[in-house]
Amino acid sequence: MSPRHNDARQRVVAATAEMLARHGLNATSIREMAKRADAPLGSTYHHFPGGKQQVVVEAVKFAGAQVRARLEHHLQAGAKAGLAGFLSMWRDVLLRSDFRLGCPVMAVAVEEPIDAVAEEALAAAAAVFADWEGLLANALTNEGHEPESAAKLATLIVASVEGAIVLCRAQRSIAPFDKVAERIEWAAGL
Amino acid sequence: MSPRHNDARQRVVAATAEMLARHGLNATSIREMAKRADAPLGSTYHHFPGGKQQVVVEAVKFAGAQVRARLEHHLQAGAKAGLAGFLSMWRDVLLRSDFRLGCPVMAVAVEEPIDAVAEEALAAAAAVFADWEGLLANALTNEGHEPESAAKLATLIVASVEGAIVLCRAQRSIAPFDKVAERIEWAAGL
DNA sequence: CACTTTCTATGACAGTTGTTATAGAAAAGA
DNA sequence: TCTTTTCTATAACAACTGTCATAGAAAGTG
Repeated sequence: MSPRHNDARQRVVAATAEMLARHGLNATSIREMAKRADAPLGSTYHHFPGGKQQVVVEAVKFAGAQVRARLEHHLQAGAKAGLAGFLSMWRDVLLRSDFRLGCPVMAVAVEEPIDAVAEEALAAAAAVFADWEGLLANALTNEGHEPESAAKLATLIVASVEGAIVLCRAQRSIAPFDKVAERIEWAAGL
Repeated sequence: MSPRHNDARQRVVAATAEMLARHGLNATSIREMAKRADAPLGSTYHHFPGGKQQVVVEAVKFAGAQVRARLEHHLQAGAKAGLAGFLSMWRDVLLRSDFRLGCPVMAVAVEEPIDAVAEEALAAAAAVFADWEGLLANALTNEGHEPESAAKLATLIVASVEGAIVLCRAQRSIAPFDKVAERIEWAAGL
């Protein structure tokens, strides 16, 4: 049987996602992951034979799926509501963490290990971004946008939200996000 | 006298900026910095008594000033040309590094150290972002935009470029950047 | 020349990193 | 019950981290 439903295992994945979002890939150590998840360190390599790579990949996919679920939910009320939901989602992450939490997917995309390249983790991040873009683009197309125009707008949305997160964390203020959000919603209204 | 013009010192700062852009803050070690700069490791704490913090702060300011100089140059031909220059600048960084180099300023903004918070480095990053935004906003205002509208647009530009860099690195493709650039230039044309 | 300032080489420190091996506990199936 | 699978504790490894102290070289100044 595939691994039985194990709480500790899932807690490690979730804790890793949060560590990635806050401290980045290289500051996310297996020992800290386990500690923050209240999980036994001794069993880390039992649940994740692939080591840190595997945990990180699963954390990225986990975070991606979580965002996707909420985005899909908001999109049921239309593209405009979906965009608003996507924006307020990330806005809340910033505000609730006092601008200390960012995006775990971004974390693995901007930190290439010294010795090698984490191809698998990078591919997972790319897939997550593409997933979000696809959802948004699809909704915009259904709303009357030209398919290619919708795709470009969806990419702009994801990119500017990710960038806004960076600006807000640097500045410890929500102002950049709100400025970007207003301009984006205006652009999507066309 | 303030420190005499020292090649090795400046090379360390430049090498650090590149390491930040590629590997991130936590993977940027003093030993590697010195090695890549062909600088003596033994004198690192002589030139930078503040340790890694100081080197990182100087690297962020250095990268920020470099971008500023080029942006200012392009802006002499107007806001539209300045924007185009800013975009092609980052586009070249991505292409020339095969999508392995990002933005060193972003790196320090998204990696909070485990034990403490690098307030000084974060403040330097915030200042650099604000500097770029200010330059763009000012040029847009001179071109007829309302000041607050110009400020919002400038923030959107910086945010979406930073975000596009992330998407391109994840996807190892220039496509996200070009999509974002097209939409941004269109939005700025209004 | 001597003298002072600037710079560099070397080694050490305490701590952390990813990973593995070994041994044993807990749980599940018969 | 016995047996097998699943999980965990502990220790160790080599390599790396930021930082510091000590010693000496190099360079500039008188």
